[in-house]
Amino acid sequence: MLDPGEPKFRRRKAARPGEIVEAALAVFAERGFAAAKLDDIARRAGVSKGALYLYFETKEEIFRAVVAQAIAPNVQMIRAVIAAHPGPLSDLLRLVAGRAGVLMETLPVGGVLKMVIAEAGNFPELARVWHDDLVAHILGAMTDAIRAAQGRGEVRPGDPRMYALELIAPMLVGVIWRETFAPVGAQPFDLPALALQHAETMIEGLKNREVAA
Amino acid sequence: MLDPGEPKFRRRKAARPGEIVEAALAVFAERGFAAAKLDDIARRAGVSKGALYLYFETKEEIFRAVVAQAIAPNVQMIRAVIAAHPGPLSDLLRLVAGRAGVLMETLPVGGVLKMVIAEAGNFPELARVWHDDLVAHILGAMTDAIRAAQGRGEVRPGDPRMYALELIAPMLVGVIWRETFAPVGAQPFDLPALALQHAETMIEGLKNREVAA
DNA sequence: ACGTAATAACTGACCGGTTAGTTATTAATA
DNA sequence: TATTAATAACTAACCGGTCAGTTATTACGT
Repeated sequence: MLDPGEPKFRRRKAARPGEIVEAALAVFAERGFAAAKLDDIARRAGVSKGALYLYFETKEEIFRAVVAQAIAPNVQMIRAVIAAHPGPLSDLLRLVAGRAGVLMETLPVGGVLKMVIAEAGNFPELARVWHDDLVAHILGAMTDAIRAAQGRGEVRPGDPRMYALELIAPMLVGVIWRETFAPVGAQPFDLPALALQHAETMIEGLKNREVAA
Repeated sequence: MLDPGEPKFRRRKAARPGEIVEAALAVFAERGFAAAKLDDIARRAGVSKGALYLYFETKEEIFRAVVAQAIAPNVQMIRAVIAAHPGPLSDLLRLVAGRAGVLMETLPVGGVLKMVIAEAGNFPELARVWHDDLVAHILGAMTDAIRAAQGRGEVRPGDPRMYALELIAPMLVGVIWRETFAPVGAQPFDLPALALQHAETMIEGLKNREVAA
């Protein structure tokens, strides 16, 4: 069973934090903060529980690191959206839908979103960071784009912030669905396809059909 | 401090279970299952912790009762939708949007939805019940209505189940938003107004504009 | 009506299992 | 060999669940 020539552990100071955060994401997403056991996180990361405390002060700090890491790469994407071209809104929506569809497949947004929703009551300042640094940016950028399109007469009247929510909501529900209901037998949704179909629905739904004054 | 004429408790066997479930909903929704303390639930319900065990076997059973109770009244509404009139889809959507908007304001769907999402990993059979008895009904009824409308040529081609998700997603995100981000300072959404605006958006977005063959 | 015995709703101190966090020790590497 | 990453045994607090005792309420006898 054990190869005596093989050391029973390796010293890999640099790699540990990332591995721990990755393992913690999986366990927190599956169990929630309170029900997640440090022993489970440690085992999954391939270390002992004590080793966690070489890199993090508390369980809560590990949790914060998980959420923070999940925000970081996404901020890039938002910048791209904000710096978006001033072309017609329909082009922008199709572009964003294409990007978002694959991003949702790739990144672990579902698990992290689930965590943030679940623990907002216990870690309100964490929900605040997630909102201020990520959600509000996305929603704000969308709102601005829609308002601009309304100014150009492309989009009919209506609350642009609500329109923005209508735009992104199916993607959010889609990833939540994947985490929550698909594992218990519910038919899953093809997220990229959903993103594209919804983009077309919204393009038609937002179109201003009044004759220009 | 204490009025000696006032008894320190009253015997109210019939009222207790409902009060306990109501208190438990509040605590579970705020803290999640694992982090919720029975002492807190008991205090909020105005009883001692021991009294909880006169009416429920375990913490988990209280949790199940909370979720079950939240499903029951809603099933009625879905029946109404399923038995829906065969008129044009736009009428149905406006009707449902009106109902849904006020229901979301009234019922504690946000808290329960949050709980189900958060604890799906720990109580998968509970997520299954929630899905099978509630979510699948709503989505299925919507899907049927849309497919029928496509058959009549009212709605353009596209996956009807995805269209159904596009329809209900903003409401779900709206209630989650209220539970998660509004408490930390995010600007809330007017859910009835959102429902109505989204209904109009989708009516336009789904409309079949091809000339009939 | 009144007193009192019987019932059962309810309390709150307690117990034990679980788990976050600590530390004495071991072993990999430079 | 010195350094320190990593382990594993340990501690202590917390909390779900229990139960012996208390008190509100009811039933019954006079």
